[in-house]
Amino acid sequence: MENSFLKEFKEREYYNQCTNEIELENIMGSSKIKAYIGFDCTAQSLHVGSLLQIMCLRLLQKFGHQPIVLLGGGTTRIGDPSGKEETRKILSEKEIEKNIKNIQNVFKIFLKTKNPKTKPIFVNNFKWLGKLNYIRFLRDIGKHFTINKMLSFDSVKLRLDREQSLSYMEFNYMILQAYDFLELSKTKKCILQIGGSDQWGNIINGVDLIKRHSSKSVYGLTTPLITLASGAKMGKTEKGAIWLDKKLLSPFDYWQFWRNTDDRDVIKFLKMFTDLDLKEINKISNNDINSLKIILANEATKMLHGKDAALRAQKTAKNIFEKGSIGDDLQSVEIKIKLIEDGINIIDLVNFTDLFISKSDIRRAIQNKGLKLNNITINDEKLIVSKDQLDNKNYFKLSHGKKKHVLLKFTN
RNA sequence: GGAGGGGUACCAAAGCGGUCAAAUGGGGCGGGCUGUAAACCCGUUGACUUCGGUCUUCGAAGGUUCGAAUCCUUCCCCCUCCA
Repeated sequence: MENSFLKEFKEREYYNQCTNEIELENIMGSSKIKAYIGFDCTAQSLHVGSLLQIMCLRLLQKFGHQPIVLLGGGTTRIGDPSGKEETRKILSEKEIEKNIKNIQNVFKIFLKTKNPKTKPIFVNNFKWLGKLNYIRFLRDIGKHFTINKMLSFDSVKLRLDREQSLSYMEFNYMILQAYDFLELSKTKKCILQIGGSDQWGNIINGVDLIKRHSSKSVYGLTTPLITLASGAKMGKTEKGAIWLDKKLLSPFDYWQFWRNTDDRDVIKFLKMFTDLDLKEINKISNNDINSLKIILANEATKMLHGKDAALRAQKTAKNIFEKGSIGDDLQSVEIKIKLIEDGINIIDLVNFTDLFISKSDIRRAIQNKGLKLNNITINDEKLIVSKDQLDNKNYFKLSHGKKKHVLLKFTN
């Protein structure tokens, strides 16, 4: 059986729904198409929650199709109500522009940019949405939408059912997204929109609009909402977002994120978030679970931060967890040696790091036996740390719990 | 526009003059057990502290009181029903 985009899309568990699978399969089998995914620019960068979408774009490239990355400079000014219980805060135009630049860089890492036939096309919908003429828009586009139908969409219904307000502005979001698709179908010959399952409503609106407006057939394809075995949503760890940006999350922490995957999710994630061949994954699927997690962490980190960073992270992890020592990938903080010459209170010392948010927080950790200095649990919050406790390498290792470590390096 | 209900910590939700830094649940963090997993058990969850306390917090601003999250006034926001 011949491999195809959709086939692999399904095998990697990216598939949720498609507006017309058979037709789409035929078209994608016989020609190279352009497909788009829209990304919200509310945050300063993307996090793991968008990774599945990015993987979809990579898969398109793998089969010779061309991805269009739509950065929602216009729609971010409105805010998508899908899956949101509350109105989002509205960002300033400057912030949005800054976010767009940053986010674009993420794609430049994940996607291949050399081949002119498959390199990503970046578009910003503010370019056309910003110019819309209200009256003309209502006549050309608005007439294709009925309120009756719009009210039936989950994104709207959910808000209404929950007795939460939905502004007229947000209510229009789906029309704008439909319009985006229409615009891309006209100007770029884009025939497919991919998105998360929460985008289904918005996507079929676009498909419908294009059918009515230009009598053309285009397609929609959605990915499932990844729920972790624990029931939590992917990427929304309470520890903070798992950013796809080394300025916001170090390669080591990114590696750790994957290394700490729930047992039950490992195989799924190998399929979803690595480039490993499916046969290969099958073959190793009965291997020791922890070695699989390491493979997952390495592969995922490699893709974003490069092979060296992945190996460095692995080595550091090994040092910390298996040997209790340190690794060069650990976050470090430089401190003037003068500060500890006369001895310094442990709390003040720890306060130089961002391991804790407040001194109370540090005190609490000490009470709970959660703070270690060079692997020794601190029991006394009045402990004075001094220079002669330094080893010959001039650093301390501070640990909060088992997983968070920081090096304090002393300099002149 | 009219009538009613409501805004409490990360979230949900009690409290309705002092004993309230605020019950309870969830989440977070830490400890134990383990495999850097899950489940489970325990602790902790405003800030500062010379560990005696001190300061800030219950939509916002004023007021009553020895004392307010709790009572009064004004304002802002949300919801329901009616128009």
